Amino acid sequence: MTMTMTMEFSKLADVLKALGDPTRLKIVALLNMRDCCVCELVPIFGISQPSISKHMSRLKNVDLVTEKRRGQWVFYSLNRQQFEDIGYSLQRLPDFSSEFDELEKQGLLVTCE
Amino acid sequence: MTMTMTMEFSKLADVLKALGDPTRLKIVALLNMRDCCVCELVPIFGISQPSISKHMSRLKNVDLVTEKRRGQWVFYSLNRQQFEDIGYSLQRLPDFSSEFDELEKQGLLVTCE
DNA sequence: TATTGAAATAACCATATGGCTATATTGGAA
DNA sequence: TTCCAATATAGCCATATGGTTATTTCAATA
Repeated sequence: MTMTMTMEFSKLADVLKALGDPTRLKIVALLNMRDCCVCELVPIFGISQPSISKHMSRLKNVDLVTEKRRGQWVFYSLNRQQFEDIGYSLQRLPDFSSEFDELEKQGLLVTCE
Repeated sequence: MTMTMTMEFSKLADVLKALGDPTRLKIVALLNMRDCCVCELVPIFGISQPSISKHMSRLKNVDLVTEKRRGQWVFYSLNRQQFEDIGYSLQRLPDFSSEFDELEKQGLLVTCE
């Protein structure tokens, strides 16, 4: 029915809109390399912890990431199936490695365990 | 350099954000079937002509569509290369055909030439 | 239990977005 | 040229968004 199709387009639009932010896109690129927790992301992006939390919540709400608590940390992982489902190829993400190296030089790449 | 990577992520985010709207996503699904002009889209979506124009302008600005004037009409086509470049598969778009049929029954599928 | 540290939530603010109406602009036909 | 139809642009408004600081929640530890 028409309503059903509308729902599908509108759901897909929500997922794509969640991807349509440079910070969240870089978070996705990072998670494509390894799982991360919020406290690792804060120094990398230089924005506040609540901002990062909101971004993660947004990604989680459209099933692009999953979370797993380990002690006091919450680790986020990509839900690669959802990327498949929406037809988006993670392989076409801009290369994050040079930016990654730069962050490492500045000592901003902290690991939490 | 870091700046260059930032630009790339930010550009990709702009394209995904342009896709992240249900109306524009359905326009893309329509254009995936055949080229359309603005006056065909207005009755289909039931929003004003300037709204449709703004959506098309948004899609054009991120190179997702191209326009070609034919007489007083402006026809829009998908730029399939751009979809490839951003890693988005048009084949995963929700099926528009049942919605398409519904519109046809209601006499909303006008062609302009 | 009390404290500490990580993450989430609340409340706020400036800007972006998607709709609208009114007004250009553009091209074809009288 | 004059008029009309199709688009685009301008300007307005309500809501969404992405940041902030302050506060709460939750788990580990002293």
